[in-house]
Amino acid sequence: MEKKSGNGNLRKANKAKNDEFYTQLSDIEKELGHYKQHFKGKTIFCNCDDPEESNFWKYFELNFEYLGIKKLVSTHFEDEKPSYKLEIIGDRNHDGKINKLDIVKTPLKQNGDFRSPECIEILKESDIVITNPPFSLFREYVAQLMEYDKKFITLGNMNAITYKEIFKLIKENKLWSGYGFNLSLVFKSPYENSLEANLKFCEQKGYFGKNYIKTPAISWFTNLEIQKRHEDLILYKSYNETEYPKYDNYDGINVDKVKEIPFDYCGNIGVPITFLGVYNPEQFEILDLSRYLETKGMSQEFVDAYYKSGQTGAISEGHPDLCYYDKNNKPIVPYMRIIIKNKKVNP
DNA sequence: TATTCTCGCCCTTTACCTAG
DNA sequence: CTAGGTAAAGGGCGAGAATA
Repeated sequence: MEKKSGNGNLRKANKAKNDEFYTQLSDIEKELGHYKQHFKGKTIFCNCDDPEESNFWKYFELNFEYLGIKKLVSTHFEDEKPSYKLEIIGDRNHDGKINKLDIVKTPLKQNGDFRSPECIEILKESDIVITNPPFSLFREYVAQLMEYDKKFITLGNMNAITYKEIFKLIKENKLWSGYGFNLSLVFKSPYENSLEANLKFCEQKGYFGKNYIKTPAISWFTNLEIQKRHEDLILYKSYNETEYPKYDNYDGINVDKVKEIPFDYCGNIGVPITFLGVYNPEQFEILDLSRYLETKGMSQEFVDAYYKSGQTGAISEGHPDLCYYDKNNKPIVPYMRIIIKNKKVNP
């Protein structure tokens, strides 16, 4: 079977250092509908935007009065020339409604990069920053939000969870998953989609044409209070040694599916990273990510058994990844795990 | 009514890339 | 060349539809 990666679309985007992906209005509505109470009287800044094209801008323009927004600002990015900003402050022409006529366009001296001093000045004046940033700059983007202590709602790749800096923020409860987590979203983009199955998916969603690209593993991230973050994950399985093997090189048990976290285990538990989508800090504590964990390292015995079983991963004695023997005694090196503890179980 | 099928959504992890 | 990092494809599953 053809096993060639279909990552062509993103690779192209990555090479061109130009991740222009326009989020669909329906996807924005689905997420932002959960944050209504946060917008009243606030200055909203979309700092990675093409306001002519952006549905973030459109969403807030359309809902300006309904949400009771104080001010809407958006900056546009140009590669190498001065750009501009758009603002809506209120019913400028006093015609009783907020619409295009109330938009004020002002030239910028710089190119509208979210890191430019000019944009940082606007950032300082803003309350909530909302956009779909270039994923290749996700780290920098979030770092800047933290530096200026801003509230935000942003899109990112689910795997950003595993970036060292981002994981640290998650652990410290300074950033969490929004409602939409691990989604496959269709974006409009300047890049041509050359993948047949991908195009088909877009068409099924009602987006026709080569400039629509389905991108999997997309998540919303925020530091605004949302109800979801306070809802307990309902647990229905009780702990037993067969189904939840202990790691061979670390004091903790392995869980392959988030829903199957045992409700009665008080020690350390390794879960897939999709756990973040249901994380409630009142229910669980996040301790670590397996990538950054100091395990005892794999034993020679485990490594031998692993290769004897026909597996071909690159491991050797002392390898730091988690490992265990499953119920059939097969040596397993699981994918990345978040190490958690159930706060509601007493030792 | 029982069984199979389909389709979409959710969840997991593997293949590729690059820096050292 | 290797190890670590990262991006998105693939697998699984369940609800509802279709079929026996």
